[in-house]
Amino acid sequence: MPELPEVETFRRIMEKRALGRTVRRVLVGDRRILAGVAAVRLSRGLVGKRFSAALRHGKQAFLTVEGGGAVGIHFGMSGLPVILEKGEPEPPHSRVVFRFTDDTALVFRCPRMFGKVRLLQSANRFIEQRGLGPDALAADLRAFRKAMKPRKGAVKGALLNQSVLAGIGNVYADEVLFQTGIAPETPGERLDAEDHRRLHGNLRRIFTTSLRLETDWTAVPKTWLIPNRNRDGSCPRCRNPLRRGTVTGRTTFWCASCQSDRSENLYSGGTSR
DNA sequence: CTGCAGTCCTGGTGGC
DNA sequence: TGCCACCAGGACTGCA
Repeated sequence: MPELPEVETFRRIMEKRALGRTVRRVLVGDRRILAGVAAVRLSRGLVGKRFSAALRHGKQAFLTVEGGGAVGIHFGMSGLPVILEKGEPEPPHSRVVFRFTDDTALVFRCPRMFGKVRLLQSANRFIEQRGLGPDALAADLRAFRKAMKPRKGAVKGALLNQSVLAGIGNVYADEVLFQTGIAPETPGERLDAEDHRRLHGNLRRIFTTSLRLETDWTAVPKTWLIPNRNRDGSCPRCRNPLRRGTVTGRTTFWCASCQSDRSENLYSGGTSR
């Protein structure tokens, strides 16, 4: 499930292996993966040109094309980039293949077809048109607080909303709420400045740790929620069974004893962490 | 404006 | 063991 750290890892792979090579041909294995561009136009826009930069904003990745334009890649829930060496066969579910003149290739694999490939005038214009919020990793505390400005709905909904902050998905939303001790359904307006400060700090730490581990979920600390988010999983802090339910339409794991909905703050100070 | 349910799609899994 | 219904996930659409 590519969220911000996974997409940043993908960006680095593409940066290392897709830049500076000339596109020889573009093969579209399934045109449903294309958004707003026909296969022919995508091909005509790229053949003979090189990718000049690999960018990322939230969960969106972009390969800028020399001479103007960019390819936008959204990985959906199962997408990933695969680099093919010369002579290496295409893996299953190769939806778009960017074949270079040196016979290596960049493949967009996307088994579950939730991803999208676009041909854009510019990455920044796309980000603006989509109304994407600030990148969740790049945002400083000031930008984070501004984005999370008091909202009535569940705090998890705000974290998942890409127009509030770009890059947080279901798994990391649960993780940051767990580590901050905030229940996922807590109304945003109930959070105070200290909650925001801790959410922001924890989010940055979680993302940078995940990046350092190259997003290998088997290697994340046992004290995190991620290794325990399964049926009959238990809280790594208090060992109580984790709750599993639906918040803003998404499967959610949380610990009822370690995560507070902040309502008791109204009449008892200092009990929550 | 805001939040939320429904929808897309397919591989993996739970349950029988 | 084999089969199948069901579920997950991100983001868009449409509704209240």
